[in-house]
Amino acid sequence: MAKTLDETRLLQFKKNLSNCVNVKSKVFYNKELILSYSPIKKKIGFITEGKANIVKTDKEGNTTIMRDLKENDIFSNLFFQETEDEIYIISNGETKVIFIDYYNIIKNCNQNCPFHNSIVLTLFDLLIEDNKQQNEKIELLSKRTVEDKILFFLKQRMNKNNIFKVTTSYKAIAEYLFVDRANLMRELKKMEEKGLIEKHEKTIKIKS
Amino acid sequence: MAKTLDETRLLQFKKNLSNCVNVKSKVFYNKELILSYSPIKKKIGFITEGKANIVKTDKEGNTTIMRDLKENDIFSNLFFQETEDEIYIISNGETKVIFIDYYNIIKNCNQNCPFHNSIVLTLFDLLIEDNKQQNEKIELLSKRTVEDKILFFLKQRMNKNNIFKVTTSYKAIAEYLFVDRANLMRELKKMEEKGLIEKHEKTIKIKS
DNA sequence: TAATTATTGTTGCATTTGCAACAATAATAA
DNA sequence: TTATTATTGTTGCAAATGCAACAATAATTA
Repeated sequence: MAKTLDETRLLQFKKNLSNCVNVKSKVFYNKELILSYSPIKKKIGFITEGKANIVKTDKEGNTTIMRDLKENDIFSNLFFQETEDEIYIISNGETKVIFIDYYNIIKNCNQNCPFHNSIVLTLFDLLIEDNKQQNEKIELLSKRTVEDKILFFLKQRMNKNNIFKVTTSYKAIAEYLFVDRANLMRELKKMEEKGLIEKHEKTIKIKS
Repeated sequence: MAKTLDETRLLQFKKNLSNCVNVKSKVFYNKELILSYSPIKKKIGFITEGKANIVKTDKEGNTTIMRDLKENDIFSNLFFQETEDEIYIISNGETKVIFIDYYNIIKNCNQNCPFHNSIVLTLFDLLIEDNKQQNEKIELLSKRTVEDKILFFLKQRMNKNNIFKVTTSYKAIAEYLFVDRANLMRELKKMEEKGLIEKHEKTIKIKS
């Protein structure tokens, strides 16, 4: 089956956006605030270049990375309910984002505009893609042990040669898995002793 | 701000569905299989009555409830990537579901059909709502301790009088929180001793 | 280059958690 | 009604996990 969201379609999407609704494109440098929860201005963001994180800070000040976002991912403050915790989207390196106004999508366009229909359908598929990623994260977090979490994480990201390279840091991976960094290192060592993986600094070979 | 998805709109949505795309409505009794992962037939389901669960079974046979679904929620096999685990949607009591064919939504309709546009926009908002619920679940699972998970869960579901009634079972709640049931009971007792809650069988009063 | 800051790798220890098991009660089916 | 099955409440115990702390590198900045 053909991939739903191929390059051609995404390129068309970006073109259509500027033809139809009011969009703003913006570049963010490392660790800049891209979007925060706001009950008034409902925006959808689309990452055209770079990476970002959905970050949550609770009232004790503990910060956790809720999601990793990359090129062609969407995000929105529409996706978050009001909560005690503060939720932000933060750039991770240089990141280029297109902002789309939610009301423009839903209302403020002639419904017969062919750009508009195409945009809504692409947004629909982008949302499905995001939904899929969230389910994967929930599946990951449903794993009972840290070892199971690590294995699930590695298998999802390894290449054809069963190799995963840590391009970020072990600290970031521990945050993503919601586990203690020291424990992550310990479990990786145990897994190596068990023969499940081979680890050489930032390169891991999965052997199961 | 007005609620995006009100009753009127959802009623209209159901009417439009039958006017535009091919839909099938079906009733399921308790614990029946509503949908399973299928790489061929991509369907979107919409619950008009009752409840359902997204359930995952891993290769060791451990079963976990990934999500709770209720009236007006949508689900789809589009939301799941192929994985070692098996993922199903199972009815929880008598449940009425409308099935919508994905390709009908995306392609097989005259794009100027006013029903179609309205349907896609409602599906879009339903997807956003689902996305929001998933983020809430991720936020819940990001909590470090079982106590934090319980408190977050209770505060989200308590009524104006800070009371939460267990309508399902403690077993089901433990599954939803991905924690051991015995430990859930133990933590609830500790929380009562600390004065955080008051528990009388299936009624919990949150005091913080 | 030197100084500063961040990451990695490691360990001991206390705490949390899951598992197993069981009795008591409640709910359901025969 | 009685038998059967499911849920609740509880505990001991072993295992998993997080926390704190530290040295050794690596990366970044002045």
